[in-house]
Amino acid sequence: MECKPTIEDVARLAKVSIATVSRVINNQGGVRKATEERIVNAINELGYIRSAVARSMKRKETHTIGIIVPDIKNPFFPLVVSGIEQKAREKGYYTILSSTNESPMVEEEIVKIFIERGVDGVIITTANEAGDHIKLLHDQGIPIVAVDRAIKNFEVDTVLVDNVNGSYQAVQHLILQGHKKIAIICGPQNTTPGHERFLGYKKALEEYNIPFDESMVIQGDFMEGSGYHAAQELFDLETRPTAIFSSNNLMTIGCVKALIDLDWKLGEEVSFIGFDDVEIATFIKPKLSVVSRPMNTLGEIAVQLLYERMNVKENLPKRQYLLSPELKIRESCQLSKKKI
Amino acid sequence: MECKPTIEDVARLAKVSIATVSRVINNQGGVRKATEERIVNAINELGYIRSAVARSMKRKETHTIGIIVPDIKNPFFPLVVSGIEQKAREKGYYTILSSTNESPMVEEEIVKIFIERGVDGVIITTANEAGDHIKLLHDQGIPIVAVDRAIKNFEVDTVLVDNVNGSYQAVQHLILQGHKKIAIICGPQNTTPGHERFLGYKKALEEYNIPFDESMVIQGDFMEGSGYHAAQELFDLETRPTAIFSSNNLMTIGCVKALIDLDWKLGEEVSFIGFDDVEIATFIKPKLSVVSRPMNTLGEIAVQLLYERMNVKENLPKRQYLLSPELKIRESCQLSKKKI
DNA sequence: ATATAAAATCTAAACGTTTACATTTTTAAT
DNA sequence: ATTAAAAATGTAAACGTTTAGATTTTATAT
Repeated sequence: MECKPTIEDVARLAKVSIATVSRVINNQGGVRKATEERIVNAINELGYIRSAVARSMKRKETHTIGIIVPDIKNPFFPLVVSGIEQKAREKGYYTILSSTNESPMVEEEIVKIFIERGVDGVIITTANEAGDHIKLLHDQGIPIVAVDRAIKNFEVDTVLVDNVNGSYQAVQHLILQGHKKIAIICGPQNTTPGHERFLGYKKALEEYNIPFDESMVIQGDFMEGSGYHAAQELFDLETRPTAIFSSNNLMTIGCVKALIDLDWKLGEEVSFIGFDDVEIATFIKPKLSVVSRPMNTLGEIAVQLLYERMNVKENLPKRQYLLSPELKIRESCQLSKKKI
Repeated sequence: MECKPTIEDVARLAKVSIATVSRVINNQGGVRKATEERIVNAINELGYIRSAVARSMKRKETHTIGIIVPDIKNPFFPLVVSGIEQKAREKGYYTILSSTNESPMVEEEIVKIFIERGVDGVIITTANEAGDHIKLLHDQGIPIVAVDRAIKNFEVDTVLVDNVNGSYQAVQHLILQGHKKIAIICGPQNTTPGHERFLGYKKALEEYNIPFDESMVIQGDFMEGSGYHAAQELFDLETRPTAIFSSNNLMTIGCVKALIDLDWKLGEEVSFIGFDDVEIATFIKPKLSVVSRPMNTLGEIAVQLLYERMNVKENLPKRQYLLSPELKIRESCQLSKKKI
């Protein structure tokens, strides 16, 4: 309706100067009890709410964290974001979120707008790990924390999941069940997660002296469709794999859909482990075994790192967290029929 | 690093006044070609980025939309939010998101902070439909759009899904397949969606002269656990229902889990339709029939309404959208065995 | 060349805070 | 009662924009 009351209105009503009002709304102390009371009353009477904009103007900080994710529709991210949001709010920060659709160009544009808006820090899962397109942030001295995907061309705090270890564990498990022909549905090899999960796969094979077979490696793009096609391809092979490892959640979904459509019996004819838990995992029969990442924790640690970086003046060294994923054994991997 | 360049630095370098610089960064025209060029060069040279904070200060608008949802982990909301976010960005607005965990108190607190931050508008799915706790927004003249849940105690634009119609269609479908003993797992009756979906159920029964049977009504709370228990309860009944209608996605998940655990054969012994599509719907055999809501559209329309409200000075009348859900017939409802 | 209108540019005041510093009031010590 | 020290309060200048309105420059008509 009418103009919102300002600190000045409060001051006038309480018959003090704005400085004193400012002191009480910021709990800085040094105000006589009686005066404070008068001010508080004035505030209530007027329904005064201080302007964060004006405050940011003076303080040069917005208490806002920018979040950039590549695809908010991927169920992985809402969980990370939820962790971030909650932890941030605890610490008095709010978040502004944008999804880039995996486009570095959109990302660059968003970075620009975040800077305009004066975010105090950014948590990002970048669409391009080189990171040159977001150098601007770094140049402005805005703290950055990279989540789930590293940034190559300059130093930032990073919180990653141990992808190599995660897929190693999964494949190891399959090997120990007697599988020899283990297929992998890969993610893009120019992304850290895609590459590292492939590395873990190879490492497990090597360690157990299973010969590496090119035909067991299908390239996917982390999207559902590619998981579906990959399964088809594997099904059409002369010698089919007895187990499949899928490198991410969406491809897992695609793959499982294909298995159903192909009537390729999950757990019986082909064992399966997927990277990342998915909602469907416990619905289908047999229940899917998965490598599960602590997404909430991922977000929380990101906030913690960012918080320190935003509030500590001294030059902190670059920090890198590596969270361990957890192998959740359910029912989708059985002992291989061909026992040795 | 060093202090960011301001409009003043640009002006100095381009040898003009700040007013002229302001004109060019806002494309207001009325600037000589040569001057503009000089200014643009200066901007690039300095890497100047205008401060949105200072701008908001003067303009008294932040181009920020606050979003309040009760539970960001419910897969329904990320989809709505995604629709909002995208449409908002198109229109030059950014969003700040908070999840309340269904707590009106948290909601009230968030509202306060949103006001502090000067959001231009709010899109909300409230935790308490009375809405008294968010009256503050209304008092400040901040436009509000209610999504999915109405607000009772004052007038706001609203975009809802036709719940009555949605559940009516679902139950009608079951009836037409010959079912007589149709159970409903209800949501909380003090929420609009919970109540309306129950209404649709009753309406269908009445219209087809099926006697209303109290034992077929189980109260749930829209959470997974209650869906699970509801199914158990129904299973334990002397005369079990031949069909179940679940009032939301989470309860659907719980219910289906129970059916599996109870070995109560979905589609054969008991037909099923759920309100809201769920990821698992097309995975389990038989595939789940559902009432599907257009969540992306829900978000987009909300932004459209809010946008108009924010930018039109005249008093717009209260507007109310009612989106029709769509019944997606898949495989989980079969003709009732007991034909008449 | 001059007068006038139009276009470009500038000046300065806001916007609502915070904060260093100055001033006044209170308290405590004599 | 006087004075010094401490505490409370006030003054005024930022912060980086936008924007009326004033002023200067340029273009146009005579």
